[in-house]
Amino acid sequence: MPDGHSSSDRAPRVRIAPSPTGDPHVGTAYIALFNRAFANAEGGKFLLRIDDTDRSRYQADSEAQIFESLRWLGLSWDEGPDVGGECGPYRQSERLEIYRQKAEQLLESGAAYRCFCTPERMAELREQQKAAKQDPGYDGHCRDLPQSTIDERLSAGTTHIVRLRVPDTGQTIVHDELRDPIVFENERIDDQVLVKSDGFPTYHLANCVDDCAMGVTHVIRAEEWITSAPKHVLLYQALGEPLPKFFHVPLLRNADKSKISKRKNPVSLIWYRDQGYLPEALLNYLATLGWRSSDEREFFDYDFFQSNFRPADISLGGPVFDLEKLGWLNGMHIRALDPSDLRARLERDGFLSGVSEDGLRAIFPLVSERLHLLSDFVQLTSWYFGEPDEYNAEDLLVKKRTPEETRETLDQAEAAFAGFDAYDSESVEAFLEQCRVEWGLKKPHLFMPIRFALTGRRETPPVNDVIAVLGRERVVARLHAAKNKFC
RNA sequence: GGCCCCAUCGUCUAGUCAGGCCUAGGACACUGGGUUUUCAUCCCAGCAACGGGGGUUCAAAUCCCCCUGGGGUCACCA
Repeated sequence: MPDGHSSSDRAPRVRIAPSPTGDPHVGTAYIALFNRAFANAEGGKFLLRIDDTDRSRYQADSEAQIFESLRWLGLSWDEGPDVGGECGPYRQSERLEIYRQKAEQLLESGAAYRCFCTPERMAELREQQKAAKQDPGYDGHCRDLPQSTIDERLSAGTTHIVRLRVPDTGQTIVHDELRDPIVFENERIDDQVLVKSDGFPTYHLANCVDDCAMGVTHVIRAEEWITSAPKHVLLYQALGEPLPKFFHVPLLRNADKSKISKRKNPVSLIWYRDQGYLPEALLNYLATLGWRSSDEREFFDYDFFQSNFRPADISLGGPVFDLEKLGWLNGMHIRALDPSDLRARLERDGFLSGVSEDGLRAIFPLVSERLHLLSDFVQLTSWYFGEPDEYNAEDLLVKKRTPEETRETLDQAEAAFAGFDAYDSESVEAFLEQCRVEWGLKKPHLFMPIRFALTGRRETPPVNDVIAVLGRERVVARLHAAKNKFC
């Protein structure tokens, strides 16, 4: 319960706090996965809080996309803007009054102070510090303004911000569950802005206040937050709140090891869905980036992950995101689906427009093991739902066979299948073999021309299956058309 | 650059906490082979790593130190 005394021996409460500033990010899913699995395994709660305190980067449709993407992945939340919960509201822009009160409290206790420095002065300061090769940071200009000056400026309505008063001596230690204690010298910690001049809180204030108010017990977040963690520790202390347990998870990386980015890697969850990645495959892959079960298996479902995952087991090397391996896992998961399930996925993700039920049932077995992405389905089955690919007479030629011989074979095949009526895989296979022996042909010399005639391509399911699924009418017509390529 | 984090095959990792069982295991990718009418699936085999240097120890991938390398962060963005 969010009573201000949450401790880790009670049911954990964890959260993710994405910003609605663009496409839903794969890194958000990565962190969400760890948080949700941990909370659910421990009988705790997983909360979703929208961190929309930056008005300039706010994108109206982003929030809905975050919801949709996370739901697509199955990473649902127990409390959040759209599902409610006892600690709402869960959108930070709707909690301004709370932050205002907390800021006031910090001001009164002296843990924070009002700063009237203009952006111009700050820019100038930065220039000077840069020129003097000093560390950039606030110089404390407004740290100890006399009360009379403050009152004067306030009554004049001078715009200002609120900063955290960081002690200039001593150290702040961040206890991260995955690492040794991290020691920061207070003199190197900047007086962090807590309230911006537009009255909105910064991430630092809003997050600490909310995590306290929402009873968050474990903060599992990206490693990029380590440097600001001491500021958060100081804030918790100033607020008089107990510290959560911190787990800073390594960042996903591009192939060059830099932090994963849009320019070097697909990062939008929408992209993964549109490409035909299965949610369980993406989740499975993300889970293997930094975690391994004791039996080292790499192919598993969410339930397995949830019941075996321990946050403390997360490894610390920054994992390179490898689409190649994700693709392998995706194929594995596709092959693990039963036909009706696979059909449902294809349908849901829009890869099945105008395809009949019967047609699907027939073609499924032939392509399921050839799919790496759901989107492959369209190309893999175009010869079945449509016409063969365009091809030339030369394409029908198997090495060392002349056009005359090939035409003869196609002609024989056309006649044979016109008079054949058992269009099932086994019967066709037997019939083909019978013809082959009768006509004295090597397998490739018979199968390849037929394959090409029926599909217009070299790589297809077994020819007998293609024939069976196409049926007499289409088989005969396509063999006929192929034969005529030589006229 | 300051501060902070990290460091096993090309990539994801097991092994590190409790040093010997590690001539370092698995997976992806790659290469070769098998099955086979093509492709795919599947099976078998191969390639390939403890970043470097000092310690401690009978013994170090494992513990300590230095170096190097990589990453993050230094906003009135999150």
